[in-house]
Amino acid sequence: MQEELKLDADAYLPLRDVVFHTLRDSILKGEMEPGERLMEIHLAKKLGVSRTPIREAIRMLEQEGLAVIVPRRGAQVAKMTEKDLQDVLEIRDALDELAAFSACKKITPEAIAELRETMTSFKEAAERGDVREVAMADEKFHSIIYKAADNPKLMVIIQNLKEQMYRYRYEYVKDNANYQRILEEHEAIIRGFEKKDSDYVKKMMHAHLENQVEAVRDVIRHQED
Amino acid sequence: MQEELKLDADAYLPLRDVVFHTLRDSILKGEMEPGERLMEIHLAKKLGVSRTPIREAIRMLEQEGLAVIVPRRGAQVAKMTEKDLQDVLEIRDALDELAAFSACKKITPEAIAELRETMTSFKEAAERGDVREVAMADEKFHSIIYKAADNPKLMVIIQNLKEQMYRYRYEYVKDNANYQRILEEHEAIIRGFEKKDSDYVKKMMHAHLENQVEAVRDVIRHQED
DNA sequence: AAAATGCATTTTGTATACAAAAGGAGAAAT
DNA sequence: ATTTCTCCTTTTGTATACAAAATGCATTTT
Repeated sequence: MQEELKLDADAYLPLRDVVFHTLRDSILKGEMEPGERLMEIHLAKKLGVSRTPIREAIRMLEQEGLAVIVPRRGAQVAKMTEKDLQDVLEIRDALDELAAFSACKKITPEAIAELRETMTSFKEAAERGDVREVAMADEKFHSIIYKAADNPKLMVIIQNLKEQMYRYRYEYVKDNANYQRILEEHEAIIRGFEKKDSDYVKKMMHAHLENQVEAVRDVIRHQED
Repeated sequence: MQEELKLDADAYLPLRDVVFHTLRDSILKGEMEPGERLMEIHLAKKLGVSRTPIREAIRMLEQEGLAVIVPRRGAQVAKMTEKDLQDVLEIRDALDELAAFSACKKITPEAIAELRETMTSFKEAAERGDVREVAMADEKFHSIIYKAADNPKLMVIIQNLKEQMYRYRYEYVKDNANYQRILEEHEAIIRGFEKKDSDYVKKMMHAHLENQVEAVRDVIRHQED
């Protein structure tokens, strides 16, 4: 009558998803350059699968904005101009404000405590100079807010927008000159949540992103194609 | 030395795109019900193509949020709960505000004139009782604003969000009780553009969507699955 | 030398084949 | 009567084959 099955069932992922994640990571990490061609047979050989899952993964990448497909000519890693980046950031700004606003109304004391914890992680990682860890803590901070906003579709869209500028944003977090400021901004946002002052939170969130905007803009201006 | 070629070149579309548009239209028009299965061989036979383009089109539909894929079990037309709809509308609201705000700064007198023209079309179609035409005029009105905002990525996202609630929105436009109000709201928005009062435009845009929200919510509440 | 042409190669688009998993109907067991 | 099991059918996942288009390069033409 027992069921010891079910344990690690669902260890299955279609190859298209494996390929999709692999390529996505490569692109986001910058291992594949913007403009680089995504050739099916080449990728198929490299990843040891047939063209079918590659093709499907590329379609998925296209819809995420990470690849651009020209019929009969194949796909390439999406390039981003400064204007593109600006457009994305404008949208992120609007949606981050929405997320902050919604979160402010719905956030629980537990979630606020979690926010404080990530700030500790952030500080510690910053002192150790662990860039990867710092980035993760920052990521965590924001994802707690998005989760508190309780709007899954919003989360997906924001996630998607983040991905489109991930390469550039990474440079920002790497620069420890920004750590102190980021911490202060996070602190301010938390205070806003505690006071349930949604206008204040919106304003802080906006300022928080604004600083990234400047830094990221520098980065992209340097590596302009 | 002349080139009379080039005329209607590019009449080519990959089958996956044809299939994608076909299925998308069916879904948006409500010919395919939410929850209805998207079976590859069945669709392939019906549309007279092989499974490959069908599969790719389904991947595209998934990323648009119009289909949901469960591995090893296939795809179905996405269902929408009232909560889902509310979430989408919340996002649309934020992005419409952004669009209105950006457009207010950048819109040209020509575009404003175009807005007025669509209002005339709207009125005429409304008097004739031509629902289809009314919907198109309303569509046009908003797309002029989106275009004026000069942010292609924003346009894509909004378009996508609209698609997700198209089925429900249609019912709204069909109800001519709303025509007068829609016209007044459009009028107000135009005045805001003329005065370059972006705060006012934002507010009007918000109110404009809010009315749809109510109506659409009624619709979905009736056909709850 | 520059432009146009033709050909070979590469690459994508589409169809099809085969394997593996899921789903369902009916028989067998409790 | 309900559950379990088995087998068959349906459907998806993946690989591969073939056709058609694009690309690059050498050759020809002007």
